[in-house]
Amino acid sequence: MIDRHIAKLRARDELSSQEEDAIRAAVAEVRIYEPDLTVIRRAEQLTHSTLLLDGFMCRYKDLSDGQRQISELHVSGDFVDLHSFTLKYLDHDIMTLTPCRVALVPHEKLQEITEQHPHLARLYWFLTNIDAAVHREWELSLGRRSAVARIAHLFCELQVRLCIVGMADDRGFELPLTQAELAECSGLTAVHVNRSLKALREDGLVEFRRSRVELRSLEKLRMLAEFDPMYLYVDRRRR
Amino acid sequence: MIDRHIAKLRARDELSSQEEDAIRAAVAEVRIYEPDLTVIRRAEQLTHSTLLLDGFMCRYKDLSDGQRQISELHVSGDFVDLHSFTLKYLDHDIMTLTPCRVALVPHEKLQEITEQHPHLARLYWFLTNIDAAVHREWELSLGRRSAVARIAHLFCELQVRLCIVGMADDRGFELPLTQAELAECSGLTAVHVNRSLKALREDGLVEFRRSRVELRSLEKLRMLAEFDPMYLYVDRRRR
DNA sequence: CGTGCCCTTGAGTACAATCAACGTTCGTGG
DNA sequence: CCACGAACGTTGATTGTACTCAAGGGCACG
Repeated sequence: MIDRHIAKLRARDELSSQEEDAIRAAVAEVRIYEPDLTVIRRAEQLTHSTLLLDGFMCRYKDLSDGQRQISELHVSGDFVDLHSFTLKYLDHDIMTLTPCRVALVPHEKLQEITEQHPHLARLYWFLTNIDAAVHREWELSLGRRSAVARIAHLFCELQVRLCIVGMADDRGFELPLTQAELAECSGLTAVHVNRSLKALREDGLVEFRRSRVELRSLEKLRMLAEFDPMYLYVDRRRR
Repeated sequence: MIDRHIAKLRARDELSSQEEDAIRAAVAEVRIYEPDLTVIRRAEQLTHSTLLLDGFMCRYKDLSDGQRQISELHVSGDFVDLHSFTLKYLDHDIMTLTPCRVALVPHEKLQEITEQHPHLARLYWFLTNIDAAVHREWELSLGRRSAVARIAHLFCELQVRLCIVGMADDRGFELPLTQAELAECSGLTAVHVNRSLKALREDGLVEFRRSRVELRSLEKLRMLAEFDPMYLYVDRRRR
């Protein structure tokens, strides 16, 4: 059930079977959510963290005029609010983008895990630090990359992250988002995302149609985006 | 010596004297750095974390054409690379913006602290999560706020963070950065930062001259920026 | 088979970038 | 003490990327 989460961890470090058991034992409940549902609200007191099993979710903030900025996309296997374990409440909202299946992990269980498995504690701390690394890369995109490069970079990132959980390969992956949602990720308008996708398509780099990203030339796409996956820390080493 | 760091922690949680002692005992060495010096390089293996005692530093990434994006500013009392404890190497560079005095804390000491002081371990985990919260707020600025609002928001953030360590009040604070460096924070060009500062000055909100931010109307500035300090988690509660 | 959501395209606009020149400040050395 | 130079700041003119507004098309679902 939480195999994709285990795969995400094992892509970064070794995990003993005891540690794996401890994680599996921490799941209290499984829930199904509708698409377009704000599951966690800013400033709300939280007593558990949410592990995304299936579907796509995101973190976002918005301004008073309704403009929205998505700060990270979540895929299967991601803890969408592991940081709530230490923060107790979040500075942002979290919503589903598609129908989702999630597992709830009470903070008490996380507390037990971190006390009884110090290595696992560091590993989870490490996971929240990867989130921060993703935020930094997005800051670079939002601040300095062109519209086309922002979208290219986003596709490159998702390709690597989805590969880890067996949901992408070199040819492409499912991505059930609208162009408006891509715009909210990339700090653009939906219209401009549409034009940028057209440019990427016409240059033979990537096609985005019917909820699927078709990679025509992953190498050229990475070059255009100046994508270097090192910020995702996909290397097995002792953490 | 590390009083500002202690103040930063105490603004978020209670700290026992044993915990304080453990932190003080962790400092191995104090160093002085020149301004404009890249102290930590991307991908470099790290064995200690750097605590900023005095001065201003920043995290940044740049693109091949030389464009740079600063992803966070660091002030006195900040651990500039606490995340290197779990990451082992960073995805970004860290440089000084002014002359700086720093304390080095070996990762072994951090390991001891986290093993012997579980509460302190969570508190340091929490600190890295605040960094991520700052990154998210900057993503919102970079993606959705206007040029003027980005700069206004940056000043508001720094005012709160510097207040915590006693280096700002309601009237202003020292900020020894160039307009070009503000541009690298806000995803703008130096020329446009200059024009935006002029607009802020002429509207009577804030003046930035000779390394100092003079707050003419903090309330209006916060309104313009839609600044809400909650993302900085300045509330004392059990972490 | 209509209705609504999403995608696409065009025309006009605006905000920020670029290019360029000039002003100011400050440190340094004659 | 003043002259010079470099770095930083300021302003104007022009360009360009992305936004806005608007209309039409495709597709899925009831």
